[in-house]
Amino acid sequence: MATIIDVAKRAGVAVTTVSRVINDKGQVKEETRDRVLAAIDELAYRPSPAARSLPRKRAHAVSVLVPFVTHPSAVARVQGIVHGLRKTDIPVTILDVEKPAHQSEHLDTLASSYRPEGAVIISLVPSERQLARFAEVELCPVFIDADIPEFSRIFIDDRTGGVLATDHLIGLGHRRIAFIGDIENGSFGFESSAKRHQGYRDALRVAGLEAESRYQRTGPHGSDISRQIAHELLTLPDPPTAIFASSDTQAIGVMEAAKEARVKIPTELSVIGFDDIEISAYLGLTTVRHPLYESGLIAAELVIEHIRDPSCAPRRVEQELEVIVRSTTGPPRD
Amino acid sequence: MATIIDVAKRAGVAVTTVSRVINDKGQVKEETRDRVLAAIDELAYRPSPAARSLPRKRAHAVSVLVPFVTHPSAVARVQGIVHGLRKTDIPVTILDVEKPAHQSEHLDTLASSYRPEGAVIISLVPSERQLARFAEVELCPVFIDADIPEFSRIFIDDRTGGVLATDHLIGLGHRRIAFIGDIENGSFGFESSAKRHQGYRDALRVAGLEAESRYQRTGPHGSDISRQIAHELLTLPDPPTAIFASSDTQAIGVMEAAKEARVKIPTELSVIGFDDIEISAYLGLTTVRHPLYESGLIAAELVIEHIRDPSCAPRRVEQELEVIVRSTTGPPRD
DNA sequence: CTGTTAGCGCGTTCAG
DNA sequence: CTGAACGCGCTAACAG
Repeated sequence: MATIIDVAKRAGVAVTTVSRVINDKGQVKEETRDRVLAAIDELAYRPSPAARSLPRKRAHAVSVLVPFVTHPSAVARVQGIVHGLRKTDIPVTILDVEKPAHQSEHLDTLASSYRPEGAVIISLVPSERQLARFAEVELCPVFIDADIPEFSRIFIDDRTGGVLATDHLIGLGHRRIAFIGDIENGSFGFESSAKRHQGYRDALRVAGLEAESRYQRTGPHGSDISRQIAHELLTLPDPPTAIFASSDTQAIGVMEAAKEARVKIPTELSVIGFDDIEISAYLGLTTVRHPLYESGLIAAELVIEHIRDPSCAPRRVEQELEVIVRSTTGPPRD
Repeated sequence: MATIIDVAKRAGVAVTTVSRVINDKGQVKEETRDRVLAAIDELAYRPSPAARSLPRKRAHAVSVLVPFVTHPSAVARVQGIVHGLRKTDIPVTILDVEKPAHQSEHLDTLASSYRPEGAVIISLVPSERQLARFAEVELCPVFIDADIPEFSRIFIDDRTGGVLATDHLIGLGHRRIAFIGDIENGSFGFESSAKRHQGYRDALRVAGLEAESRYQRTGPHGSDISRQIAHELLTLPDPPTAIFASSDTQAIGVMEAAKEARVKIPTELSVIGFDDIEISAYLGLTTVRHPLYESGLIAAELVIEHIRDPSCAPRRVEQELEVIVRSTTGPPRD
């Protein structure tokens, strides 16, 4: 592996000059530059990222902090980020968060002397102290699914999404509408499900419908658990005629439970989800769509922008919501 | 940020000693170690990965080289890798390959002085020269979906998989069986589709059936193109009664084409795919399953093993195939 | 068992 | 416009 010294020798210049042409900094005479470029080419020289990171105090990478990489919505967003960053030569580092402890662990890394050039933080809300540290070390993270005023972020109005979903059901004529969501106040600080839940309550109230507590259930995220909850709901004396699940994953669980209980969708039960993950179109699931892949793409753009211009001016991107009506919702039978 | 020097001072020892306890190398008296550990704790010291990488000549990371991160099968494998590595503190770097040029670019990085501690290479076959370079720099990459004798690899017998799929169709009584696969001899050097295709031909021959060329089509990977090809197949004077698609993604395209042409599955047309991606179960797609997520998990294990023991003894893991019969295949009507 | 001394490859003042 | 020298934080011989 050729080093910067080899290049300097070959070009008959000092390492400083080589450094200058590599980083396109300072003035270098056209002729000298060409000589250096030639040497770089001949030696197939590539600067060592590690050696570079040391004085710069930043790694040539963009870190993506993501809870549960297995969640379909996370997958879509990460894909968007990877693709958006593909136009640069910046590698993407995945920091997976499966347990609460992982979160602060990775957050610390982001604010350490080995911080990356850029970062995307998905569905996580750091503490004020952590936010302050980002500012100190001049890292401009981009948030997805969290509205952090201090930094750039891409998000949706979850509460309104909950209203949209519930209104769709109400408009169809449903009156016994259940809600299935994630555990609220969980250890990760996710808030989207709780906000969608709030939207559900608001919509019901506006429509003059009572939000009965036996129709509102929460549990750990996942289709299995949701299936179990749906089963309970369907065996109630007066089961709901419609269920709003705060994610498509959970809505799929509901569909499974209905199938097992031989409850026909949408005639006997309407189901609406949230997210519009890839699989939903195939299943004909009615859902509230927000652009998952695009959110990653935009995040990548913002990260690139912040790397170019370290002023870190926060940008705010609110994405549109849209109810995608497919075949799991319809008017109630009774 | 505290450095190793701060820790040394605070503990009243030399930096070397601190380094020793951090890396658990060499002998350090219990008492001294405790003092160092205490200092590390008090200062919340964390070694700088960059500074560490420089003398070590390796980055503290595992790189995953993956073509088309958007492919469902790639997603499942990457998830397995990330999860398998979660037990360590090693970050995972995604190196996406969308264009042929990206491949050698990333491969070079893997063999540079900034090489990672470990690497997983998915569905790609490096040249002999590149393979030799890995050995030179003592990188022990783990291959998934490529049987490279020099290194550890996890793979399946694609040809046999093709036989399995085709035999399933033949066993059902089909005689006009079509094949849809990826372009062979493409610029990425993927071989799995071609091998599955070979299995198809072999199975037909053994069964005494003629492999007619008009029933064998290839095209760029993706359900849209597959849908188009299936459409052509279905409008043939004597359309096939069954189609074997070399991937589930393509099989889904076939199902869409059938739906558009009002061809009933499985009564009028049987469809079998390959891979058993997540969505297939929901669609009721009959397919040849191989453990995608597990392949990533195993790759992670092997990477960890190779990092611990740099002897790099290649391991060979061949995964089992299984025909998962669901509802898209059945006996032909005529 | 522990400390001293060189680098690792590059960026960055500061002179010239 | 160019170069010399120092330092980034850590590991690795080499002594003691």
